[in-house]
Amino acid sequence: MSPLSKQRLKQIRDERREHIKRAALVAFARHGFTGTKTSMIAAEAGISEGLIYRYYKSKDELFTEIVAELLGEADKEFGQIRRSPQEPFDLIRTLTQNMLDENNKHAFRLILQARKAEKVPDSVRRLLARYSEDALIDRLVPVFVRGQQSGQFAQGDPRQLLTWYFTVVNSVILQDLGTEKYGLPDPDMLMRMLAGPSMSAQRRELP
Amino acid sequence: MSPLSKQRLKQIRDERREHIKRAALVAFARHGFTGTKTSMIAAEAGISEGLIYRYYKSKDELFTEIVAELLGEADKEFGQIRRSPQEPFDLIRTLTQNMLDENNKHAFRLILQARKAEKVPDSVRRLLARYSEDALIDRLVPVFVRGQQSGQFAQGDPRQLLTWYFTVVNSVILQDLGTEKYGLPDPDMLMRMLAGPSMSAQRRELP
Amino acid sequence: MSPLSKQRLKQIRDERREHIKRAALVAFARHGFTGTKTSMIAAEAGISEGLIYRYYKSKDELFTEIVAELLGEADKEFGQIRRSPQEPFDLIRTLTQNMLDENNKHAFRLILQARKAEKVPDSVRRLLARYSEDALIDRLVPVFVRGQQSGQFAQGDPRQLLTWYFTVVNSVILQDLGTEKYGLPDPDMLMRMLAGPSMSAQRRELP
Amino acid sequence: MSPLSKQRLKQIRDERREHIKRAALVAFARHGFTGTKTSMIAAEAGISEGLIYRYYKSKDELFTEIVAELLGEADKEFGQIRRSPQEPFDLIRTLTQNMLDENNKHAFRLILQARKAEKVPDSVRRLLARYSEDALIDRLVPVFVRGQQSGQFAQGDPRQLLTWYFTVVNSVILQDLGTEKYGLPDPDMLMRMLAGPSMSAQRRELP
DNA sequence: CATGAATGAGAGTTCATTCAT
DNA sequence: AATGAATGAACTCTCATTCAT
Repeated sequence: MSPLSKQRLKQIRDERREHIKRAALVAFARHGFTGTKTSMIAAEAGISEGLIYRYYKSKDELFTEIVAELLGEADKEFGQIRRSPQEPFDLIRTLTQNMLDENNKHAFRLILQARKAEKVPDSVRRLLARYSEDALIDRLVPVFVRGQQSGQFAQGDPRQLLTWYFTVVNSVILQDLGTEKYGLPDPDMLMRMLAGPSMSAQRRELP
Repeated sequence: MSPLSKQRLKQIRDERREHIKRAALVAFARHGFTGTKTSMIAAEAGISEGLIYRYYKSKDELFTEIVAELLGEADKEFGQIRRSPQEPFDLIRTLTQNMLDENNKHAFRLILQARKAEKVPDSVRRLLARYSEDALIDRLVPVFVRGQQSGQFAQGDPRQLLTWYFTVVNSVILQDLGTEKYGLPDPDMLMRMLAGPSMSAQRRELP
Repeated sequence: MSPLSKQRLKQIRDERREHIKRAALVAFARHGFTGTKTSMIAAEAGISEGLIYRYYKSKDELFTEIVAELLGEADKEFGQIRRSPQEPFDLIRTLTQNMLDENNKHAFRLILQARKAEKVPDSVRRLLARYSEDALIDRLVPVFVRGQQSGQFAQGDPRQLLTWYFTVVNSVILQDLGTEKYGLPDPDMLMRMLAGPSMSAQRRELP
Repeated sequence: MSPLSKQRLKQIRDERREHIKRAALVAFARHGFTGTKTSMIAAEAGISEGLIYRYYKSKDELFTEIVAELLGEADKEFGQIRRSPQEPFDLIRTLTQNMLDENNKHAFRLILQARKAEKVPDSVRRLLARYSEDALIDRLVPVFVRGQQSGQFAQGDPRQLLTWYFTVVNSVILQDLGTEKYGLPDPDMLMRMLAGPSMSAQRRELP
């Protein structure tokens, strides 16, 4: 009866689901959770509004799934970076660059939007609590301390410096107003907030 | 005749108007324009929803008046700072501190929200265009160049550095992600992004 | 204690009540029942909105009282006209003129507005049913028949002709758009709808 | 792909739109613009309130479209009548009859309501200004003068007579006070207001 | 008694979600 | 499975009526 195998059907379904998720990701990153209307997602995906509901029970579920996935990826990727043999300063610089990178911006923006928004599904709130910003910091502290010892980073409470630094980076991503003319701030400029005496050379010149 | 004198009545009216404006300011700063429901403003002010409309014709008008007032104040205050006899570095530091100050945070947040939001009243859009971010930068460039000459600021395109710097500061205010534990980033840390060689001493120690 | 006698107080109260009623009459005649906001009545009377409710329980009651009074007056006045020794044609002409007269227009308009409106208090609906248009017609039929016999009025079913005629006159009053340039239609022109052969002379010339 | 063809879907949409427009026409004609609540239109059309807004952006737009359409039709129809080879008297009689016709009554009522109402959308106000009552009169004056020369119409200022006459006709339509028993006044009766000496024969008998 | 501030029910409108096709 | 029409709850705003002063 069915001209397509069960398996093939499932594959099509999965692809469609993925397609919708991708479209929603773009929309949510751009307009936030409440700012994104289901009509926008449908338009972005090139499908009808109703169809979304064959793949996701609700806008909430769709958003939750996206957030969960992004958090998972970020976690994995961060693990890789941390294990790389780079110098502490370069490691954080790479991380910063990654976050500001055009390709990942959508993802980071979406997560940060979610963190900040008032009206997100409870399920999302729980996820964010689990993968809190603090977890990232925790894992960077040892690296940072090593950097301080070698003079790459400025002195001071490592946890505080890192927290502040990522507050700034996150804010910049979320903001994304980056003026048309100059774009987003340069990672090197941002890193100057953390740089210690042995980085002075670098510090002398800016773009 | 009148149970309350005309004058006293007007005073009560003015107070009430101010009270509503203040409540709205808080709500708008927290949730943005569309995110703020009139019911929230009413709740914040401890009054009925309908009453708002005896003092303001519409949510739009209320928002517009607040934005206009804040822009006016910011403009005036900035004028004062600029005329002060401080060193360039200190001047921008003071400005930064002002912006991050607990008392002004609401105000700046609200303005920045408005700048970024997709759906703000046209009247507000016009106001913001008039007091653009660029205007602030324009007026700071001469100061900044003087600072560069005396080695207080890093070398580089002054307009670009300032634009990036305020992008960062604005973003931080707007996000208000400041962690409970450490609060908003320290102005001194932020200033390190701009600091030049003669500021090295200051740079060695951070909180 | 009271410097004014009970009686004087009552008189003031009555005057005030009358004053409000008069203001309301003007407003209702101009804008209809639903179209008249209590604020308009207050403004017209030069008093506060709240004060209306010291004299009338509700907008409904105020409207009802006005309608009742006007219907009573109209009835009385009509009785007088009918008893006058005029010729049938002149009698109806006088009646028409009275209705279109600048001084009475408000009153007639208000009544007709009420008759036509969808959303009038039930009490008013009952009053209007009692003093129906038919009652006026009933009492004019004998006069009209006399006029037909003497050739002053056109032949035809007297009740039908009169009903139609007053439909027209009422409509004109209610309308009141009367073009700025020419004002309301001339009673003589309207009377031509009823005029019979013996009125031909009159008919030849119009304004 | 699509369960219904694009074309069929468009047809359904158009029918629904027409259906809503028709329901709104009836409601607006009966209660005027402000007097008509969207809930009434929905009830009249047998649909939910929200659905109206999938077909029309606002109550204003819906009303404007109806007015524009009716004015267009009236204009076209009037053009036809005027070009017909009828005698002047018959021409105006036909016009009158058309206006009072049961089928067109809704349309004329709606237009006249709009003309008179205080609070109509600006777009409607502009439309009405363009198709003003005066324009109709202007085009009838030459016909009327011919009728006067042949004795079909009474003597007098043609513009004034026509203006008054249509004030009356319009008022009658607008009021719709037509008693249940006798209905709206007969066009022949109304025409007697204009009739000249050569029409005496006709005038002798009325219904 | 008189004021005008305050309330709350209902209006027009938007949008996530359901449903007939 | 896919569409887009349809619903209804929630939002902004208006206004008759009440209430503190």
